[in-house]
Amino acid sequence: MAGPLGGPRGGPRRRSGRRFRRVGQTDRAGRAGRAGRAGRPSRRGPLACDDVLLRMSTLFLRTLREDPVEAELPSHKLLLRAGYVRRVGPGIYSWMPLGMLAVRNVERVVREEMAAIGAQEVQFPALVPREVFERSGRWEDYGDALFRLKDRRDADYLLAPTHEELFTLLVKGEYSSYRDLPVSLFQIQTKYRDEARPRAGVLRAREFVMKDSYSFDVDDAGAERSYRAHRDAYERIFARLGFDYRIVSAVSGAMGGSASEELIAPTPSGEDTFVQCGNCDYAANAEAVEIAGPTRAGGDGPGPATSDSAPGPQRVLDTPGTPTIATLVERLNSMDLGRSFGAADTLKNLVVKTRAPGAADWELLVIGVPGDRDVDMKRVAGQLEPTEVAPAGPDDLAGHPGLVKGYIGPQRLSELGIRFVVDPLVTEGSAWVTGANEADRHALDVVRGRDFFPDGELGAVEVRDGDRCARCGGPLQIARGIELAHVFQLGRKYAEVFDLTVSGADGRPVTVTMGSYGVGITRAVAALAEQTHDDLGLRWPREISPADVHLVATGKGEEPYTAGEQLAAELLSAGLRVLYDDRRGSSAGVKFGDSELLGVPLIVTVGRGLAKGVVEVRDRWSDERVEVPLDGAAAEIVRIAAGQP
RNA sequence: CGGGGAGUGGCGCAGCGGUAGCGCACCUGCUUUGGGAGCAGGAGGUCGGGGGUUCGAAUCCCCCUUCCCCGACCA
Repeated sequence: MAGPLGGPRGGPRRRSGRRFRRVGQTDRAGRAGRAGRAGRPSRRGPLACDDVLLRMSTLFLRTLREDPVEAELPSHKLLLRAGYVRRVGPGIYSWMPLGMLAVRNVERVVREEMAAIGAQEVQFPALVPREVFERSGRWEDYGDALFRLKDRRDADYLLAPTHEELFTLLVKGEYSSYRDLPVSLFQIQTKYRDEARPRAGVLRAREFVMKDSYSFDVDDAGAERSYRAHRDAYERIFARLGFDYRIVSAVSGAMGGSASEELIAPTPSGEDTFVQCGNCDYAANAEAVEIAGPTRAGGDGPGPATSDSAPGPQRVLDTPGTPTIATLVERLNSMDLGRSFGAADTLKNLVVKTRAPGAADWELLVIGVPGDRDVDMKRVAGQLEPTEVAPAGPDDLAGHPGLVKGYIGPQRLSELGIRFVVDPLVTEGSAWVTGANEADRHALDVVRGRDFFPDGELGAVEVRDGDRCARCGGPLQIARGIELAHVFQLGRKYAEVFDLTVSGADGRPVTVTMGSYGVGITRAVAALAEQTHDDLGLRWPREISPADVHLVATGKGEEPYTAGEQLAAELLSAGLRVLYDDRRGSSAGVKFGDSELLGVPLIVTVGRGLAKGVVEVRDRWSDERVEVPLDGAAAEIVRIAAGQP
């Protein structure tokens, strides 16, 4: 497969014997092996169609002039129009040849970087017997998002949404000594999730390709090294693919575990909300964000409703018909109390119920937040994990006459034996208007630390643009993005469930600690399209592009085609991947339009310039065009291509 | 699951009681060849499904179903 430019096949040097491979050594050998002779990434992968000339005349491709109605996002429209994907059903897509090349390129980069940290590839079935998931509890826990099916004997199966169980079982079956560890395994496979609402084409599909890896270590220090190695590898992967990405703190969600970060591609159309500090480098998923307490009193900025003067004694007011913050504020302002009130002056108390793992019963929990704020249930759930949280319904409140919906206050909660926490925005000493725990009455000047004493603080408030960074106090900015990858320390959850232990140095069993690291492969293609497209079409960085050069032959007679044919051959033998538009029946306009749509980073036109003995070379990124003599064009094009991202 | 919208050739759409049409794409021929060509000819549709009303239904009524968008949800 190696071409003139490729040199030896990229990838890590093979070493004999597992014991020499160490996760965590991001060895230079692996990285160096990746580079081709010209200092460019090697394009010689076993899966890339590097050595064949892609001819538009025979390529299985039909571009669309109009946007399909099903598509909303630019990436979705363009991938359809450019003939990269076709929709088969909701959240189910076929990949056509050009799309496949892009997918394979992402996979190749991922494989190279995984190999570079010593991770080894495996393959698992997508079809998994129920028992496997029953043991981890996920047959139930995964809910409706799990595709379930039956075989002819009526036995239950599922289409795996991810493979923690199988990775764990596989290692358990093979390894039994601490000497075997660490080890990192990965797969690149199709996964299935019955999303409630698939959308945005391939970005959020029900069947998609994902690279998933798991690390297995004897101790936390090892787990930390494995985590670091994967995190570093991911940075290299997304940098090579040409992404603009951020690393943000995350909650590990249903997987459990501790350290957790996401790699996010910022884009306005992304469906993940994250937060970044305008001052320091703090960034977090909106659900995992930490917000500093308020730095000043009063006002409508982030801060409590404390008035500047010391609050007076608590007073109970008749406030009939004010079960909501809006109605309460209106009523207060019409009561001639000598001051005006805003939503931020009220304390809103939300009742939820929680259930500790293994517990049979739900327990009530009241969360107090400033009245102008909403509670972010995901954020709450993330902090309470693994305890479950759910909104309390009327049935849950039934046995508690002290909790009057719309008029709940924290004053008597401890007497009632109900747990109460506040958001840190409700500071010690701050005064609030809040429910009086009887219908149609509220209490004024209710002071934390005097009139009520929360059992603790819990960051519960929905983050808002301008909230203060918990690290440096700088202003937080909210942005949208697409989740590209997630790295987290799984800990011992699956190892315990499946009893994955190895003998320690002292001969006693040690439970293995795991890390989990995912990359959305097919999603990455769409996410990159979303980030890099322009008005004319797709625009790929070289690593992911189906070709290095899009060669267009156009003009009268045979000359452009014979010259094009020869140039294509030269470029190919110079090690470039060439998409050659040799269609005779298509007009120049069609060919140019397609060349812009398809997104290959370099467009070379063999046409009217032939009269002067030149071809036009156009950079799809900068739109810069230069004429180069046909004689020696291949070498010049190689040179230009090498300078591209 | 809640709200909104839509199912008519491959794609985008019109038609809204009287024998199914347009643009793009496709096929044949001639012309054309640096910005989505021209002329001529052609192929392709159980109008999402079922039931009803009617002399007659893509069109009106009922039921079902699918898809798209927003929200809820989502390693």
